Amino acid sequence: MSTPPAAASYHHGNLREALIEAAIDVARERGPDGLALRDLARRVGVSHNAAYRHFADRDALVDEVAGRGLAALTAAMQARLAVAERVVDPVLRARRRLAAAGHGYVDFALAEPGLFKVLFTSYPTPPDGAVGADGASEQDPFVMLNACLDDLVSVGFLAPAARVHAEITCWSTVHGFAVLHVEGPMRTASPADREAALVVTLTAIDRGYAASTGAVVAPGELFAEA
Amino acid sequence: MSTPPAAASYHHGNLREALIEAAIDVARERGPDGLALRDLARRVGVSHNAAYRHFADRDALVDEVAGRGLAALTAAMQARLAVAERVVDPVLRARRRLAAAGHGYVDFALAEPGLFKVLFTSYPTPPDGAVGADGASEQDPFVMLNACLDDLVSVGFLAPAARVHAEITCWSTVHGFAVLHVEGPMRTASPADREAALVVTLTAIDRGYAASTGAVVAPGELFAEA
DNA sequence: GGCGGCATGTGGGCGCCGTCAACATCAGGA
DNA sequence: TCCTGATGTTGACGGCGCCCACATGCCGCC
Repeated sequence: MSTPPAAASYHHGNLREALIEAAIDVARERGPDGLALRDLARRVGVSHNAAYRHFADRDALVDEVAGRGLAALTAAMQARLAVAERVVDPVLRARRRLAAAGHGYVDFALAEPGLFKVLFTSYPTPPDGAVGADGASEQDPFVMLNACLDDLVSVGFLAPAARVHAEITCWSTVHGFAVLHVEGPMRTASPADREAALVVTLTAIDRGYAASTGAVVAPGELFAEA
Repeated sequence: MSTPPAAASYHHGNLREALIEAAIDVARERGPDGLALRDLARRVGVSHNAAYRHFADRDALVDEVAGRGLAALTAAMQARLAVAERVVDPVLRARRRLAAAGHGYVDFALAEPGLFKVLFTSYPTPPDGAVGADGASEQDPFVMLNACLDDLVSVGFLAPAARVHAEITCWSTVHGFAVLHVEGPMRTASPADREAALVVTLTAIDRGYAASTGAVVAPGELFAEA
């Protein structure tokens, strides 16, 4: 349905992409450890070793899947962010955006545990320059997080002194939550418990930042309906 | 030096323990993916398959290593906790204890990344009853965390309402920090940066909890020297 | 229009791995 | 004394990643 030109001749015609798509399917249901070049070749109907014409080794294929996963993660975060964007009050909007970013992150991890795991077996291009300058694309979750935090500072909710390393604290919290619930000891928690715990966690971050400037927060406003 | 009775006869005499010790060595330097039954058997000087007399399969061996790793993690946390115990002021002591637990957790993850990874490929006995009752041993990190948080409530630093799901928030933050720095995108950070970010992170948790009761905190007191 | 080069796919092989089955060895109790 | 059960060995099967030599066929170039 989506393999445009190729038939079943000697040359596949679109092997690289076909392998990646098969790899994504497998990764979604089996996680990174289920990815095997030979198995993928079999699925695509090509002989083992054919994949080596398009990927240096297994890791290269996994990296490619991780890249697609990163794009999906970014999309999930942006979907949540878009909703928060509709809030009129600038301060509440900035707070909601940070919470939305975290919420989208965890949503993705729970909805696509396989891809999420692949993503962190080889996370692309470790962020080094802190706030990703022109080099890093705006599509990077880490860049999005930094933008949310900077926003929080500019609306006066987060003290500049508390901004230091805040991206690490936030990312750690949300990532830890995701990992513990996806593959860790909390993986058996009920969805309701998970959601409740996530709300508490995101609220705790918000409240901690409010304390940095003495901003007043009303209970529940961070997660009031749209 | 530590193989007590056995010589080099047909029966090893202490194979199970020897395999576990070898597995721990390998896990420390290669992580969970480096653990192979055949390789361990070779190291111990025994034939492949001999391990199957003592472990149902590879996972059973990994579980055993995870158990030892858990004990080591607990020890690292208790070492840090012991220092905090010396503080006289009950409120500050309780706050220091929570920070110490987190600090010990991250210390262990960074000092023993291999064991830490093994630990979370098969974390023993997912905590279900929240605050581990009589069944769970006091040696469990999760139980220790809950004890610290309960303590924080009883000294009036943490509001009872904010106690709900606090163990998940704390664990998430500290675990996420560890994972991101051990095998994640922050793995290239310098030790100094890591330590600074960890202090910021643990301080943020402390400050957030202070806000729950309106407790006053002096800057720096959480990490003042002993 | 024919031809040669180069990207692409094939088949075989090597050494790992986990696991199963059959056999060998040995210690200790009936 | 002998036999039984725990422990260790040998051999095999299929799957894996990766390296090799070889086959195929599309492309442009003369």
